[in-house]
Amino acid sequence: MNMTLTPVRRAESLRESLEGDIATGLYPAGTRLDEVKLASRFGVSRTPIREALIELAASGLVEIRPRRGAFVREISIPRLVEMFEVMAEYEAMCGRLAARRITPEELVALQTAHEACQNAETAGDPDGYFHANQTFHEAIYLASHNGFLAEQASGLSNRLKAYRRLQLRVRNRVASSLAEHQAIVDAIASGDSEAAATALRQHVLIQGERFNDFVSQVSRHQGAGGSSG
Amino acid sequence: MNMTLTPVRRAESLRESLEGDIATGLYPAGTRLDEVKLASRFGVSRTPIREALIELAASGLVEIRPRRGAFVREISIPRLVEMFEVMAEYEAMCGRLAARRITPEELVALQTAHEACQNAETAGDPDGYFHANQTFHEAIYLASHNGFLAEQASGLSNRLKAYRRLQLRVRNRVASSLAEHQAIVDAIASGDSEAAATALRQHVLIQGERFNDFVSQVSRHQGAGGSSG
DNA sequence: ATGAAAAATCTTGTATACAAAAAAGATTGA
DNA sequence: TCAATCTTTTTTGTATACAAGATTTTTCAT
Repeated sequence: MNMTLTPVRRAESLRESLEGDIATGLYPAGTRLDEVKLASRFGVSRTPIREALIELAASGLVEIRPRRGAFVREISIPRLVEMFEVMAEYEAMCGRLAARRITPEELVALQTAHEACQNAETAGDPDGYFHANQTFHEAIYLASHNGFLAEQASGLSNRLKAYRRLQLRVRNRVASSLAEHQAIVDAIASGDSEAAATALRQHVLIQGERFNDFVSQVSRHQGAGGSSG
Repeated sequence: MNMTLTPVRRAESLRESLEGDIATGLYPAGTRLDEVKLASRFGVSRTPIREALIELAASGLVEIRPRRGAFVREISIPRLVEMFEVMAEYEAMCGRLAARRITPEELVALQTAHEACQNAETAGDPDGYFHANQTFHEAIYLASHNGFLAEQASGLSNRLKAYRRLQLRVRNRVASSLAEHQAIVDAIASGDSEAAATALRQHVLIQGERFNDFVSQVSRHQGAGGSSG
């Protein structure tokens, strides 16, 4: 039942499919994405595939090496740390602005999302939690009332999705994550922009040993080699 | 004398050309970019043109409306304010990290860039100042030792380039800009990360009446209509 | 058996061809 | 004269064709 209102280039939906396939690990980092194979897999010609790959390259998910093809980008651990460092700052900035600018309706949406997270946790539903968590953070992006910032934050969050999933596997992460959410909601609701910024920054950074746990998870997932810069 | 070391897809150099043509105003905001015309202008087929347009769309410079073509994106004033708000935060973050992580060599590079700015100002060379200023900020991005952040900052700075040029036309802007640079260098050199962050944030934000001057410049430049969201 | 050089194959990058959607223009009825 | 509909033209989106650069395989000399 496809009721698309705006027409979409085929290449664009292909991009989404490929994005998903990369995120789920169907095409792990380093994989060469053969245009002809992808074309036959999706039942289209090479043209829309190429266009999708170019979009993916622009968003940083794949790397196009001229005359040699598109490869799923290897993200080294240091690079990942850098990306999380920036993500933390996006979140902090969204929180700082949201504390000052959030509307009553947006605050309700944020609280609802927070409750959904709590429900998923009591229900012991990790996938549900993951999804609700995403909604929670999106609510903050929107409440920043800076559309450009919201786009950047969503974009990077999306690129880090696969790794955030791993992050939640760290022991007790979900429980402490919920406590942090509560502090964030409180800070935003009371209009304390600096508290909101700090809480969100820390929430993303996962400082101390937690972070090491996380890194070791990623290492195991990627295989030993720290590899490319 | 083209001594390109890495091969480049034709589409990629086309993207750079078009980027320049948009920045210089050859194709002003709202212009429809006709694939066939561009193809004949550059003496290539539509294929590489399309690929270049897709890249430009990904970077946000143009908008592709399915089945109706590519248009140079209109950036509304509110949107521009949002982008500067994010730019300010990128700079602040780079400064905060640079104050902690800068190497002696990088500090020398930063001071050299600062002097180049001063020389351009005494020489009364606005273009020279513009360029030296860019070098100065790039030096800070690099000194952050966060390659991902540096890429984001460079990218956005590049997208805002045309508007920053306008910004400098505001009366006395260059002089006060230089004073701010000095404060930034001092903060970074002394390792005061919060001072560096604050100085850089303010440097970009151009608060108070300065900002209104700037906005009115932009309005005049774009024509009256505040237009699209 | 090993390594270098040459040939064959594969793959990308670009050009061209064609179908379908939009836009522009012509035609008809009021 | 104006509006609505039909027709023509333009333009995008996708498929296919082809050339040149990679890659792999084969061949040959040591």
